[in-house]
Amino acid sequence: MSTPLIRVYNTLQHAKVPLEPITPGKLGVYVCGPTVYSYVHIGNARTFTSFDVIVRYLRFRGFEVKYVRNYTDVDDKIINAAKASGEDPIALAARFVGEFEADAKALHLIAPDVSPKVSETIPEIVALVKTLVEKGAAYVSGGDVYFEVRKFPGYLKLSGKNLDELQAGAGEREQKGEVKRDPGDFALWKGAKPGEPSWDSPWGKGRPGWHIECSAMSSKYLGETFDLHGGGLDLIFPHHDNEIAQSEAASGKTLCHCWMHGGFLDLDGAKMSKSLGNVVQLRDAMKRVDPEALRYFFLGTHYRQALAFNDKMLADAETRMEYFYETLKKIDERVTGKDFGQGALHGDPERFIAQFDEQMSDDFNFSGALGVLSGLFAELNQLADKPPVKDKPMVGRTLVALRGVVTRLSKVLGVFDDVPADWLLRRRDRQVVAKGLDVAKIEGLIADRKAAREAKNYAEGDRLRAEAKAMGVEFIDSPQGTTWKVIAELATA
RNA sequence: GGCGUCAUAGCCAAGCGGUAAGGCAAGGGUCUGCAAAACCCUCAUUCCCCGGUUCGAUUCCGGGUGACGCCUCCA
Repeated sequence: MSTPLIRVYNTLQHAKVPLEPITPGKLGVYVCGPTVYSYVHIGNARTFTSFDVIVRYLRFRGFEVKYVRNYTDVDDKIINAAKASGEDPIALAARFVGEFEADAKALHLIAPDVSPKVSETIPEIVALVKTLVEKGAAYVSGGDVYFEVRKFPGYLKLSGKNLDELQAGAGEREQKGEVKRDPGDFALWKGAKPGEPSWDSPWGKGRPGWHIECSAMSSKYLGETFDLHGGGLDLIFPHHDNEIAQSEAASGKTLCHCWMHGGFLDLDGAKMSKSLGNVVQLRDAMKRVDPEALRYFFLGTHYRQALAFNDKMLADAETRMEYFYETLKKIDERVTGKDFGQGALHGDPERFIAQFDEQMSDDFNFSGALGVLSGLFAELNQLADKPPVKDKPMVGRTLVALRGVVTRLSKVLGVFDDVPADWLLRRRDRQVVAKGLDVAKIEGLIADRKAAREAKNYAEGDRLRAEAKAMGVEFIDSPQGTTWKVIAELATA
């Protein structure tokens, strides 16, 4: 089978470029992780899911990926949150690392190979700052150390901004003070203030500035130059520009070959932000919608594109997940424990893998890949319910092969990787709770209807069906008896 | 003001020069005592507008219009 060349959109070049690993067969990937001062919101979750699928796909393609995603656990926001709650900043950060990991697991995010923390990287950060000072790229001022942006020739090459125009627009915010030589200079190291976490350094007690931690952690685990660096779109400036400046001024080498940025999740036509008060936490979203459905929703739009978050889309995603799982349940019942012998297949199940590859290799075209999935599941259903050929063993063999394809793709997407019957039941349980349904009553209706139908009293049977429907419950008749499901509707918060 | 992204059917969404994937919704059908699920069929002569390049443009270029983002913490 042909394996298409992977092309990735590189923010640095504003173009899709062929992925050329520094070391053949291997890839170093760094993704800017959460600042752990609160629970993650669904916007974070979208970005992390995007890179989760990207790393899974890269591995699917046979690359040995070293995946690093950090925790920023020393930061102004954490200190402020700790002040507000009266907690120790380090302890608060540690607590939210734990909460993040729980959320990440629930969302089916694979664990990175390394999840470094700022608090555990202080010696490397101090060494890096020291190097920058020694090379004349940074200077000490009071107890602080600043990076001197005017001395770094390629500054702002990622964002394409202009330093002078930037400062012209900054107005009152960044006046030239006593401490900084230039308003654009940024802190590598901040002198300690009372009540803040601090560490010893050649410049006295203090803590790292923003930006520097990622430079230190990426070089520690991936080397001075690595393949892919990811993060949200908002990190381009200043965070990634500053990372490039610090790292490249220190090493004299290119920090990263390819910079990838994920698009935002919008709520009510605007970016989610604290100031607008429209933040939805991931864990709250996962109470309302199945985590896999949430992943599927994220994957419905290309990772660089804005995605509007709303209840209708979420409900659609869950309905779609139900279709996938109903199909898989049916196939599994049809196929498990049976021997269909050896021989030819109907059609070519592997073509779906090729089509999937074609989409994903083109800058990870998630929605294109999902389109391929539709064809796969349609074929599965068609073969199971209306087989176009009479050769039953052949149909069985093809079903088995197709099911195998589904499994392989589900490992990349991180959806419908559960036991179908379990997933379906779990979803129904959640719907029952959300709607406050009385299961005993539903089963009572089913029993009454069974009796009515056995007495050929179909009018009564239909009346009972209608009664259930009024409650939001659908009866499903089959030769094995009557089961039921909750009519799709998103659970309210 | 500077930088950047985007504009495709009722809705969501691919498409990257060769004549519009996929999903939801809707309508019709098969199946069913009635349903549900599944399957089949229908559903954009057209891709915000105006120019240009080309044999050919939704796709490239120029100019509009509109939306969003970054420039302050942010995934």
